[in-house]
Amino acid sequence: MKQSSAIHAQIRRDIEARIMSGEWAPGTRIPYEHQLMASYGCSRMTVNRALRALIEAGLLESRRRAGTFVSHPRIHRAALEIPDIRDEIAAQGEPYRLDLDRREVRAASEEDKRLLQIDGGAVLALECRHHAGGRAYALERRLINLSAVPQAAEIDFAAEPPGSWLLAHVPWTEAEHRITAFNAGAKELVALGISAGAACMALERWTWRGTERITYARQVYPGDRYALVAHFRP
Amino acid sequence: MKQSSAIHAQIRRDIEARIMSGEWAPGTRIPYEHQLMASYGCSRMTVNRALRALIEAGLLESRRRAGTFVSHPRIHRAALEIPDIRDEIAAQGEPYRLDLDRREVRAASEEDKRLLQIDGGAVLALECRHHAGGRAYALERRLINLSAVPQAAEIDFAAEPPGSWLLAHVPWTEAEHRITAFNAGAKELVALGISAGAACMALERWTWRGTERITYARQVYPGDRYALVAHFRP
DNA sequence: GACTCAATTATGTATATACATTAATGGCAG
DNA sequence: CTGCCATTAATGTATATACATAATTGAGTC
Repeated sequence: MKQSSAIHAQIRRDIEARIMSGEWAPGTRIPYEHQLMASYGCSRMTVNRALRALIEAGLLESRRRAGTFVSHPRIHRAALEIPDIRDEIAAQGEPYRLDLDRREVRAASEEDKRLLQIDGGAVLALECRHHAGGRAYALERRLINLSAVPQAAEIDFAAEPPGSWLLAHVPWTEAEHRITAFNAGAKELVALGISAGAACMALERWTWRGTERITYARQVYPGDRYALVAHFRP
Repeated sequence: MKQSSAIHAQIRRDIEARIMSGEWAPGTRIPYEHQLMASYGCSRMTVNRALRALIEAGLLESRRRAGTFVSHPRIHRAALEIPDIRDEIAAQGEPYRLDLDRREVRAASEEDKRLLQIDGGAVLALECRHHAGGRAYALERRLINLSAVPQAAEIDFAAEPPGSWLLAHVPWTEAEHRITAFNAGAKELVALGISAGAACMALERWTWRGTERITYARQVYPGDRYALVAHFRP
């Protein structure tokens, strides 16, 4: 593991280590910039750069005239990995199969308008199931905004999962995910082969380019076969 | 909404806006620092500061001699914010109440050893319920490794939620979260006042300091009242 | 004691400058 | 054409300096 030998990076690591070890607890005032400057034998700009990075990362807070303090952490931020379903199944060594149950180009319905935040225009609505080794893995319902991605109308989504195609071909700038739990209804019962009322996890995703919504997806997983895992981000 | 009028912040906002609008697509080379410097009439240090912030945020990448480029976004990582439950309820304007149902200091059981990855020693086991406005919000079961956090034995967890106390007093270096859906059993039925078999979301969290596990928590939320939200690129 | 206001002090921003580092480029030799 | 190498142009880091800004402090006043 190679780490930068820049002075500002060293100062940053040192302060981070002192906070992580508990030596500088939340609320502690850390040394003033001019003190760090003296102890590292560098300029205040260099110290300031290290501190600013830690402030942006949320580890420190500063108040003019008073000094710089270790933050009281209020939120736990974690990196959630949301893999491409096909890749995820392949990574488990299972054969992947896709069933396209429905494909429809239509004028946006009221619900489509709400989910894609559009006033009208055409949407591509898809329903498909992802299988791992012959067993239903996930149920997916997807809307694609055809005014944002007209070329999607030409794609054969029975051959390539819509999520994989979009990821590879459509640039996007922002996404929001929503994770909920709910009891399986008739649809999930049939599509996933689970018992009525079984707990399922729903992962909804909205994807933007700029202010325009590109696609909405809702993926449903059987609760007893799926877990989302997130790691703390330092 | 107050925003900084500093030059570096303005440059940053302008570049961010161009990326978000799609004007500068992933892979595009943005103007060289000396060009931005000329067009904003400021020094290169100021431009550099703005760019560095965007690089750290993952929006830009730079290569010496070649220039600075808009990043290709990586889909599979979203930032999941897991707030302190007490703060979250307070933020919704609801009064918060905590019920401590069980508190026990004991020698680690086999399950405790597995969850905390310890060979023995004492653990503090807690069970509590978080209420928002008189309504059950979440059920929490928690184990604290007393060899890592001995002072936890002295704390009155009927007054302060264990998660809040730990967050404020114990520094950690790593955490892992696991999100699952399951059908409510007798315990959830009684504790959360939901019907039998209702879908619930379970959020499990393991927290480390260095290689030592500090605590394990399992929080259960009624599926119909709770959603976890994750953003890509704030 | 309570209030006012100016001095003090630490952080916040910006600049001009310098040199280091890296890699694209183009010329030269084979 | 190919491979090597010096040039060059971009970013990366660091410095000394300057002034702005905000909040604490403390002196002076009522």
